[in-house]
Amino acid sequence: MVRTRFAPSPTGYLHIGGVRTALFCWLYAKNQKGQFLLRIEDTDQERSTQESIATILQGMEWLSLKSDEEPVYQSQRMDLYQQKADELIESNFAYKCYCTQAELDEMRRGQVERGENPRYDGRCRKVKEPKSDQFVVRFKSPDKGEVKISDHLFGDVLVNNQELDDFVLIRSNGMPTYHFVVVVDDHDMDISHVIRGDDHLKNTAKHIHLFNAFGYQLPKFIHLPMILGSDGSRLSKRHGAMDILEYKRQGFLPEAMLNYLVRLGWSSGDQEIFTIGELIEHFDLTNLNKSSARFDLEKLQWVNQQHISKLSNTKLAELLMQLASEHNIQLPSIEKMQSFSEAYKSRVVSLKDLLTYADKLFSDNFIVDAEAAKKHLKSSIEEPLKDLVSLFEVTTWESASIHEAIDDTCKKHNIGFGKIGQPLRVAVTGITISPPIDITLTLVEKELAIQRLKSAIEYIENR
RNA sequence: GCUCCCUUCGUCUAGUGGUAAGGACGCUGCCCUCUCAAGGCGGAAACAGGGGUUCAACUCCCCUAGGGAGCGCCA
Repeated sequence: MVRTRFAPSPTGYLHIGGVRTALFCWLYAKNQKGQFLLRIEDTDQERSTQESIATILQGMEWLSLKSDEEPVYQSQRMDLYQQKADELIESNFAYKCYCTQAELDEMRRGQVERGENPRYDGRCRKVKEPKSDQFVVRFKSPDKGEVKISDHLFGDVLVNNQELDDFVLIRSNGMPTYHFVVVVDDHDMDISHVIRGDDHLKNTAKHIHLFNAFGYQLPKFIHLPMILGSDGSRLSKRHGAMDILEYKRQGFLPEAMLNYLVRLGWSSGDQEIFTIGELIEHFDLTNLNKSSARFDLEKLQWVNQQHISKLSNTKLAELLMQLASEHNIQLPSIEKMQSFSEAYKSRVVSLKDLLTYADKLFSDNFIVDAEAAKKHLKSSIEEPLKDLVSLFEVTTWESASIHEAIDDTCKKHNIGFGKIGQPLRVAVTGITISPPIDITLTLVEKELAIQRLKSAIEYIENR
């Protein structure tokens, strides 16, 4: 049984890099009919917060990356870690170290001065009698030979044991460290495939030593290349390293986020747009790319647009109503919003854009863009608009008959459809962009449309 | 500083010794058209550099450069 896990540390929010890792873990598990688990790595008391946990959980929920078991919180498993540490001391794979911070600093300074690698020199290995009740537990790392990390993606990577030092397993405050708990928990949780960022590739050497010390079987390791900012540097706040929920606020669809992210490092032929179902069906570990990818907002926007235009009008209207209430915007009935969605969905990149158009069109304090008015509401169009008003008053409010009314007016004044289309559009929508004008008009109530036309005529008369 | 990893159009990628180096985003030309999109059909655009190996290298090896990562009582 394939069991994967996503193990974020709650020291901040969930960002794109984390989501991509979680996604690959989740997809692989689902593809293999296995299980995906969530583990909160909150062993750093200083930096872990409840808010971070909450926001990470919300992000995962928004993306529908569900854990198949209750999330594991490392802070609640202290007994296990303590017991495992004792086991290692017992078997002589770990020892207590009484060095003070000052001593360690001193040691490192000397090493750096001599051009050596900063590493703990293992001086407490020999200490047999307790020196104080302040100590850390260190792993007795092999100081000869090398470790072979067999990574599914990167292949065999050899690490010289001399580069590794006796790293800390249990801090002086009794809390275990990452390298220790990751091994204990991955084994305890029966994780078959460890899928994580390649910033952990070299760390895996330490983990392998620990697995060996415990006599545990090694899981499969799959390290994923990192996602870089758009300028190729480490992902930071400036780039895509925002809270994933920020993308929700900006009107991105969760399935679009996932679709975009999956293509960073994975491909399936020439296919770009996938449904979640297709992703689960096609995802594998053999079509992974080894090089890091840059985050590209424009491609994300395109992917989002693709997913929006594939969404049903019912679903779109629902999402719009929801987003509107979050932004405190009043919208007409959900039925109306369905027609609106149909008309506008190919014109937007995000739900937020859609909402913006809806707000402009339906807002109680409707305003006509000044520049658009100046350019399109000219006296030459006054008469045709007046005729149109009279015609509209007796026209059935459907796109075909509306179109006919406009055509008739054009014929009467011997002008092209385009001559009246834009002024009409500006008068009724306030802007120069909208779906075909006859369809747009049906979205606005007949009376309201006529009212807006009349005030446009008034504007022309007064300019 | 030491060590490890990576390197195909601007970006995401396909490619696994013999290809006119394919697709997608973006850019761009045309078509469609009442605006803006969407859509359709085109275009420009890449094998980081240098050495090898080979009849033949984007594909294999080495070096250089650039980028990323690890070297914590962070994860």
